[in-house]
Amino acid sequence: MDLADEGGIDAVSMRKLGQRLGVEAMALYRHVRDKDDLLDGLADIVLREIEPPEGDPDWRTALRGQVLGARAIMVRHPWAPGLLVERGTAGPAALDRIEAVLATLFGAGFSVDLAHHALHVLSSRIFGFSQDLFDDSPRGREPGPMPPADRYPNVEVMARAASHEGGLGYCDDDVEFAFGLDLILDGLERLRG
Amino acid sequence: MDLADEGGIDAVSMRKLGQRLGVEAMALYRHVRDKDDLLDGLADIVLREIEPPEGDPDWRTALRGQVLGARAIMVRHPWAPGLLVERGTAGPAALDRIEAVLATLFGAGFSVDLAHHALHVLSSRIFGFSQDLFDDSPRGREPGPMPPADRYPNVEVMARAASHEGGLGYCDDDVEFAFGLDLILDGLERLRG
DNA sequence: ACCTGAACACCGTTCAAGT
DNA sequence: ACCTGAACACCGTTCAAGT
Repeated sequence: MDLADEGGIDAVSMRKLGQRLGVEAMALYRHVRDKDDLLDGLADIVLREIEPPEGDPDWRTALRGQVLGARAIMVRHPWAPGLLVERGTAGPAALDRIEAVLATLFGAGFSVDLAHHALHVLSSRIFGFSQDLFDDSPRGREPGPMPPADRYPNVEVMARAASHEGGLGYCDDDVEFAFGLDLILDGLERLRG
Repeated sequence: MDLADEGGIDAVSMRKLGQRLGVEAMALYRHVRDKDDLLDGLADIVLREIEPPEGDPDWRTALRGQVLGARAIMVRHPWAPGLLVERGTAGPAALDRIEAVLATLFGAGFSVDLAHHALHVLSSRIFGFSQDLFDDSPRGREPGPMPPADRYPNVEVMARAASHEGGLGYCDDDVEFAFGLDLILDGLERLRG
């Protein structure tokens, strides 16, 4: 995890890990079957950083808090979402999280059926990321060439609004994440009723 | 793309691509700056497979069709979602898609503000995948050890319902994908009004 | 202009050998 | 039980050299 935090997921190589541990890379094979095995373990460790909900809030508050907490972890470990996507979520830590979410949903009277749908639609959020694919705010990246306005008139309109102070000034990944989450929670609440 | 379809994204190496083209790997550097450059091109090519909407349907039908079409492409190229997540969506093909979605939304009277939120919340679906992280149906994978029922009672309940014929028998990735999409579209429709 | 050969610094993984 | 050294089959990328 230290290696990944410092240099991204590609910095996690058997050789570099061995070096960090003061050992030859080949020694690791005594403790881990493959690199796959090692990465499974890493994925599990990140998910364990997510803390269980405190107190006994209603289902919506509980779920919202869990998801937002999970997201905070992923922001701290930017390599984690990619790792989870690649490896799936069949490990014990992932199961623990799903169990907790289901307990919340069933406890709130969700049918098995609706809870199942909810799990699917929330899945990427439960694990803390929504794959916010399109890059708005140039956070850190080089500004890049503005797309030509004549080919992309509508993109241009939105980009202009976004850069305008006070217009879409609150364009912020956290805000967008919460917006999407609340949209889904609203929908689930309605279906439950 | 052929290499990726046949052997996954890891099969796309400069050396293997050279071999496929009857040329040494180093010759590729005359046509492409890096491997990064090559993968950017590959990402662009997949997105170009998505066909624009036909006719002039209402915004919801248009968007739904686009998203479902995009998803069909990703099912055909299972390596593509991972590639898109990793590389972002700043290429021209991605911009074309965003432009089309925005045109639909603005045409339907969405405010710049709401269209912007919609783009974020739909982003991963616009590009054809929702990162369905948790594995329900054991599609092809080894069944794996059933999680111990005492540790995961709620997971157990759901798994039992899912395997029960007729219960959650329709548990199907396509159905879940559409469920999530409709949930979001419902929400947007309400906010628009 | 386009391609090749040799080289460099990396990978994951094996296997026999050491203590 | 745990680790090492040498080896194998791979990577991406460079650079000078060929046609």
